[in-house]
Amino acid sequence: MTRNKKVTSYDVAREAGVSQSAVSRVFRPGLSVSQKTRDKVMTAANAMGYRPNAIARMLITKQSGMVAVIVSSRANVNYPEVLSQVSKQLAARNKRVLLFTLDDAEGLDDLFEQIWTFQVDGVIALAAHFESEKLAQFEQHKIPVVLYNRNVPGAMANTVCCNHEQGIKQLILELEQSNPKNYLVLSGPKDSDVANERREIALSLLKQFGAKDVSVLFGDYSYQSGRDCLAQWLEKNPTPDAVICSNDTMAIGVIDEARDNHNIHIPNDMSVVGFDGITSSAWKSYQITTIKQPLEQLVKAAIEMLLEHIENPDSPPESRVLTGALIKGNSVKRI
Amino acid sequence: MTRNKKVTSYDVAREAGVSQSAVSRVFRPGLSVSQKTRDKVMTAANAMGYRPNAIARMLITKQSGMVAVIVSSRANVNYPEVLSQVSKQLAARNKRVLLFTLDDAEGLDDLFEQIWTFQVDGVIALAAHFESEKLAQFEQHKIPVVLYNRNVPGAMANTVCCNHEQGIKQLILELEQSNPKNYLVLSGPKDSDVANERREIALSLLKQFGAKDVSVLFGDYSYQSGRDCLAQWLEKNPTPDAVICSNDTMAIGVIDEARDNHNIHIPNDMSVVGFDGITSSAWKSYQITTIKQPLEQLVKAAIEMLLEHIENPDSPPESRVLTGALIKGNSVKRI
DNA sequence: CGCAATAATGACTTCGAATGCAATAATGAT
DNA sequence: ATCATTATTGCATTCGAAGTCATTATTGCG
Repeated sequence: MTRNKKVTSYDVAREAGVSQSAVSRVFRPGLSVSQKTRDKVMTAANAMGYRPNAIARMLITKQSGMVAVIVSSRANVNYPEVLSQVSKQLAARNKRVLLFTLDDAEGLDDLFEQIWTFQVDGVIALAAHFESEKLAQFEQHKIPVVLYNRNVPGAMANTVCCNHEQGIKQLILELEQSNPKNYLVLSGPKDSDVANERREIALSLLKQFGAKDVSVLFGDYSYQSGRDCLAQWLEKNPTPDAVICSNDTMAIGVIDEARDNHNIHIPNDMSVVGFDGITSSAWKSYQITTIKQPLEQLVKAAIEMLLEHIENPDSPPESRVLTGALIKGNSVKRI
Repeated sequence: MTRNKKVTSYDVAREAGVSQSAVSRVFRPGLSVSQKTRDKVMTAANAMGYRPNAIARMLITKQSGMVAVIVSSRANVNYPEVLSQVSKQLAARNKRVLLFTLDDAEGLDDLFEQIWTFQVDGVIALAAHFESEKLAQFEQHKIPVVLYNRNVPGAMANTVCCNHEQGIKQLILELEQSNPKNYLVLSGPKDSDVANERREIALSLLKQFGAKDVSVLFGDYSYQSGRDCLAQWLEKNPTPDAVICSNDTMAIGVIDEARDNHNIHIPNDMSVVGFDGITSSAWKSYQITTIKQPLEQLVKAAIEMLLEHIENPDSPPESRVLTGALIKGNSVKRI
């Protein structure tokens, strides 16, 4: 019978005729308890519907068993999947996710307050932008952090990231096969670190490849911005041979706009590549050539790294870069 | 200067020359503290980098300030958006989200254990299937629950749900305009409550409308299952006049399959409707006629309801049904 | 200026489990 | 059977903030 009032270890102890310490020991793994006591306690506990109070445990052990996951609202379409993976993999390690959503830099101080007060064991930040000053705060509070999909070169931070350079290079190699005369680079927003990185890498690689006619436009990662940017570009310019989009969603927008309003045929009139490998990039109507991020491995790496630093707070910062897979779709002109 | 070791209210009290109680009062809103004391405490607290320990607070106040959000892995594409909304709106009410992902019925007992031990203030379940026996457990533990997008007729449960009946009726009205000779209903998986509800409503309404030739196929809510179901159907049957899909994702699959492998023209040869109003349903290549779920309002309702029941545990169960908006796309034949 | 009413303060207890330590029981060796 | 080990057990304390209550400082008002 489950009682109405909360059952504590003292209640169970009384019922089982043992001390509160005994009850506590039964519910902690690996402690010395005789089989007899264990049975008495378990019987009483089950009868009374007792569950140890995690809050009290956290207070005394100074381990909350919670990991703060910060999701920027700018997070890309993959993040739900990432989030679900994170939650699952942490659950397997007996930790839970305390979720925080970050809208803008405004809420940052407030968010940090929350994180300190909740004494989380660690933090995973999904594509959020932190000044290194913020990172230093984590250091001070001795809370391990892993930045997901953000490379902070030279910074003392744990990062897990998809290899943008290698991915974009593969995409450009695909595009180069048909010798495009000119390139349009459709970047994500200027205040996104990932967007900036992808754009700069693309520009620098294009230069290496000897591409001369390269233009840049800025979208905001959304479908509509893909459409708008292309429309705006075509007002004053001819159809570009190749469009490099900083994510798949914009690539989809570009393709729809091209077909819908400008009668441009993909890939013969114009090649388009994306990045991320979101589900819809593979849909028949788009079939985008893109780089698929190795989500599961990225998450796995992030979590391993975090746990390592939780268990061993002095281990040095680490960066892991994983390689994405080139998905050959049907959005790039073949020769 | 932020000290390395954790700063407690006692440390601040000593530094500020006041009692620990005083420090506590300063950090609780609306308590009687003189300006002088407040200043002394705040100065010391800031200098030492003190933040109240939320864990200790939870223990004494018996309010964790956390709401468990259970996301079924079967959750539809909207859920990231929902989750983000939930997190934001709860944050505004000074509560945080403890995230749990539910893979299958297997993990359910374990999940419940977690929920009891963490003493959450309430639970929001996104599209998860709970037996009423499970719901009773929440009752026993006195933890308020709100079921999102799940209608449990007759059950003593708080539910927030989109009006499926009204939405599907509107969709059928759209379809009826071109007098389809036959209908194909593409249902979601049999073990999904929402899928079953949508299918049964569609069938019952079609009967009311006098439709005679109605067939049912079962998919799993995925793009690929939309494609597969249509392909399989067309092996032995002629092109249906109208396809009612239980969600937008399958509708997209159906459209792609029709165009790609069967040279069926949408909407002239075949009308397709979806449900949910996911982002991609509005993309130019699909432009599905669908019902857009009022996400923000649904979430708002769910949270209001939950908070009401947290504050007033004896308020009776409530069900709110919100109406979705008909999106007239371009996937239904006009006369 | 005096007294009542109110505001501010600190000492002490509480929440519920975990743990160091000392006491006791069980086991083994001789 | 005796003593040394080792395994169990319970007592008392701890974690850090919040709240109760009695005490002291302030304020208002006649």
